Amino acid sequence: MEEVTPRNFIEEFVESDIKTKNLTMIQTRFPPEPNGYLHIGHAKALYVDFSIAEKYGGKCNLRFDDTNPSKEDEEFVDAIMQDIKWLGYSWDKLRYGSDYFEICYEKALLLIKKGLAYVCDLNKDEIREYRGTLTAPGKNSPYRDRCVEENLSLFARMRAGDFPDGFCTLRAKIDMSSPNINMRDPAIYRILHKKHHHTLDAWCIYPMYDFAHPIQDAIEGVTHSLCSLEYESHRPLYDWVVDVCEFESRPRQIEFSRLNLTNTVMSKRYLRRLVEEGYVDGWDDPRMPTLCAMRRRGFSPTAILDFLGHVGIAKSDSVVDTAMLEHCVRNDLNLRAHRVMAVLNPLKVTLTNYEPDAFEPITIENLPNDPNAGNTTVRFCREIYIERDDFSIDPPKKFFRLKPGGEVRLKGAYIIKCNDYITDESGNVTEVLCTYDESTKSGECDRKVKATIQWLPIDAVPAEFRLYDSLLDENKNDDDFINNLNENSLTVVHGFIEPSVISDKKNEPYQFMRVGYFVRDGENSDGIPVFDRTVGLKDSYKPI
RNA sequence: UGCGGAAUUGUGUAAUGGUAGCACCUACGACUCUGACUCGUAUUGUCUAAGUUCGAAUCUUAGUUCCGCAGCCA
Repeated sequence: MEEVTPRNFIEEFVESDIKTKNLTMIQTRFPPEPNGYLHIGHAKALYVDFSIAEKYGGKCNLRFDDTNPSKEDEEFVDAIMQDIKWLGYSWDKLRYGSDYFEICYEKALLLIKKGLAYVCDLNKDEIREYRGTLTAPGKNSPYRDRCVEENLSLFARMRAGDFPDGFCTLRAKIDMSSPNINMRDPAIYRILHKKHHHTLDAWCIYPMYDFAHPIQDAIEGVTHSLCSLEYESHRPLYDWVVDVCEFESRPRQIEFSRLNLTNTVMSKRYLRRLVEEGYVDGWDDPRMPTLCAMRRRGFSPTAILDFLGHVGIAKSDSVVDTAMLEHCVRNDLNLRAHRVMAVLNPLKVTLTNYEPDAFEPITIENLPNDPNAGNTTVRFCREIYIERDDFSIDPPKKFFRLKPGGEVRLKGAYIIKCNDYITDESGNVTEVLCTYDESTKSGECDRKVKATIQWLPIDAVPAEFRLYDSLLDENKNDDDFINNLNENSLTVVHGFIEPSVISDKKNEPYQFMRVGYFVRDGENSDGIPVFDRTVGLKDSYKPI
C-alpha cells in the first residue's frame, strides 16, 4: 500500500534551501481569495502547501487574500474553512490579507520616501497607453517625477478619501521599458470606496495583489510561497517588493501547474455563472467540481487526497483524465460502501412455480467478506423486478444474463430459468415468465451459473435516480462553455430501492449492485427518495 | 518580431550521464452468488536535428510546438 512518492521539483528546491540558507523551519501558506467555493483545483494547491510543510516539519497558514472588496464576501470565508477541515488539514495561523493593511500602507510610505513609488493621475486608458505593448517599450508617466513631499501628501489624501474611485493610483517606480510588462511601474494601490467584508469602512484604498502578497508572506515568515504558473512572470516583482520593503525574511516564490480535469470547468468565474444564472442548483450541485459538491456526492477526503497524490506536481500544463479521480473514488468506496439492490429500469418477472401468496426473507451481507458490516433482508416472492438490461431476447455473443431458455441466479436467492416472455403491441417486453429451482437456494447449493443479477420484490420502494454527466463536452474550452453546456448532463430515471436504504443517513454512499455508487440526497416533492450517482461501476454493462 | 515557462506511451507522473518505471485508460484472460473487486497478460513513449560521451530523456547548439504576461483582478 505504501508506495514511495517520488521527490518533486518543489521538494528539491526546499531541500536545497534548507542546506544553503540554513533554514530551521519551513513555512507555507494557502491563500484563497474569498470570492467563491473551493474546487478540486484548490484542493491540489492545498495539498501542495500543506504536504510540503508537513514533510519538512513545518507549518502552513490559512490566509484569506482579501485585497479586493468588490469581489469578496464573508459567505465564502466560512465555506472555505469548512472545506479545508473536511479534507483533513489544520492550518497553523488563520490570517486575513487585510490584517496587514496598515503595514502595507507603511511600506508604501517607505517606498515613496525612497523615491520608489509615486502617485499617478493617469486614468485607466492612459495607463494602458503609456504601458506600451508586448513588443514595444512603455513610456514614463508625466507624474513619475513628482517629489517625495507631493507624493506623500497626495497618498495621504488618497487614504483620507479626498478622491473618488479611479482618480489616481500609487505606482511602483521600476522600469517602463522592462521587457517584463509586470515591471513597468505597476499600480500598487488603488482607490475603492467600498465596504470591505473584514475591515468594513476603515479603508478606501486597497493594495494590489502584487504588492500585498509578498508583504504578507514576509510578515508571516513564509519560506516558500507556492503558487500557480501564471504568477511566474510576477516573480521579479515579488522579489522586488520583498527587497525594497527591507524585510529580513526572504520568502521564495515557486510556481507549479494547476490542476485541470477532462470535461470539467475549473474557472471560478464560470462556476459562479453556473450558479448565479441557474444552470445548476448551487455550489454543491453534484455536477460541480467544488469540494462541497463532491462531499454531497459521497466522495471522501481519502479518495481526493489519494487522487492528488497520484496526479503529482510539475510545471507542464496538463489535463488529468477524470477517470483517474473516479478510480480513486471507487477504490475507496469499494471498501466501505454498503451493497444494496436497486432497479433503475424495472422489468417484471413472474416466478410461475412460486406460490402466489408465499414469501420468504432473503438475507444479504452489506459488505462482501466483511461480516461485521451486517446484513439486510429483502422479501422474496412470486412477482419481482429485475433490471431491464439484465434480460435480452436476442442476446449478443457474450451475454451471460437472463435470456429465453437461459438461467441466472437472483442475488442471495435462487437460480431461475426463463421459459417465456410477454410483449406489447410494439414488441417491447413487458413481463418475463420464469421458474425458480427450489434446490438452489443461496448458500445451500454449489451449482454455478454464469451470472448473478439483482432483483427486488414488486412492492419495493419507488425511488428517483439522478444520473450525472459532465457539463461540458470533450475538448471544449472554458471560453465557450456556456454555449456548449451539455443539456443531458442530468438524467432522471424512476425505479425501485430496498426499504433499508431510505431510513439511513443522507450522503452515505451505497453501491447499487451492477449499477454504480449512489448517495441518498433527500426526497422529491412527491416524497419519493432521490439518489445521486457518484460514480458508475467500471465495465459493468459493456457487452450490451 | 518582447519577456517568462513547458515538451517522456491515449492521460498524468518518475528516472538528475548507466535496465525508460509507476498509476490511470484500453484490450484479452483467470476468478467471482456484483461482468464489481482481485489476479494475470499485452499494446503504445523520451518534440526535431546535429554534437559531446564507452554510454544521453538527462549535457551543448540550432530549430519546432504549446502555455502565460499588455486589470486601478487574484
